[in-house]
Amino acid sequence: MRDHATVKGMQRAELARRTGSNLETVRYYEKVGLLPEPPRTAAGYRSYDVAHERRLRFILRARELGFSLEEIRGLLRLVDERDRPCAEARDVAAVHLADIRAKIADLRRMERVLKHVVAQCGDGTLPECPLIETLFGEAA
Amino acid sequence: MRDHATVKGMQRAELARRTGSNLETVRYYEKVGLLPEPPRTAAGYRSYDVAHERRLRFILRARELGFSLEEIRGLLRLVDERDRPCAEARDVAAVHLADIRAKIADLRRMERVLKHVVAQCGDGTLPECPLIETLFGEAA
DNA sequence: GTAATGTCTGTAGTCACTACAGGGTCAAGA
DNA sequence: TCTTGACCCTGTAGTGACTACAGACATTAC
Repeated sequence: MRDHATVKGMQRAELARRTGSNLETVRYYEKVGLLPEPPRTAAGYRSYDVAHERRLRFILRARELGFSLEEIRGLLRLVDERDRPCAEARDVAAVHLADIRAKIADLRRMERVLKHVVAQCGDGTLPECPLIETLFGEAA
Repeated sequence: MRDHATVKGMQRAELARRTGSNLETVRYYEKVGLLPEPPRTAAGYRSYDVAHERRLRFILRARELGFSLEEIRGLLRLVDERDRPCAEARDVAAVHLADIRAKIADLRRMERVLKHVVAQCGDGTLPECPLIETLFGEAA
């Protein structure tokens, strides 16, 4: 412990391990400005504290819920700058929820068609493959 | 019509218009080898025929069903090289169907959590925003 | 003749990472 | 003291599937 800046700090690998995230991802979030740059030791090593860890967990949980980094940036700004950000945060989530529902609807359409086509293919011994015919649009 | 290569050929813009695809996308598919390079007029303009259009439609339909370009490349190879590709094509589709079902499951998890959180936020006048607390993991 | 439109090429940007290459630093063991 | 191996640093390039643009050439209409 040769530098007082290292007091209670953890390095990038430990932060990544504790949060279950990839080491490089942490640096990436720093680069794009979602995580603040941590103080450095004399040798230039990053030294994180619990506030960094908390913020990183926020980002990771939001990613698990499918928020884009831009949406997360907006949510973090609400956290940082506002007293009562609940209405704005809820709106961000509501828009995102609508996006997700639209994606689910798209995927369900795909699922329905594929399920039907795979069933038509059966054991795969047909001379004209229903999947391929469907894609060519000749037996849609 | 100064060049016999243009006989019955259409240009890129017309192909894109007829298939509802983006002009640049056609060139991209050519670049990555999904569409064969069409013959050129004397001035170097691409000249497509109905076979190109048919193949492009195949690709576009497969994209609508969520197949990746690599999967599509595999399907097109089956079309080009095999007599009875149905079993192999069906397997590609079955794997893809499983992927789609996994994605739907992921999105439904997100949807469930978001729906719950947005409902908790209510009219957005709470002093502690349930969404933000959830993301910080303090009220999960 | 010229203006407007079309086409050509290659390159760079998008999103959210991930994976290097090529170096510096540090702690423990021989 | 030296070395070994594990860690850390930076910047850059790659992923997938496009999309957009710059700068040049061709064609068409008037």
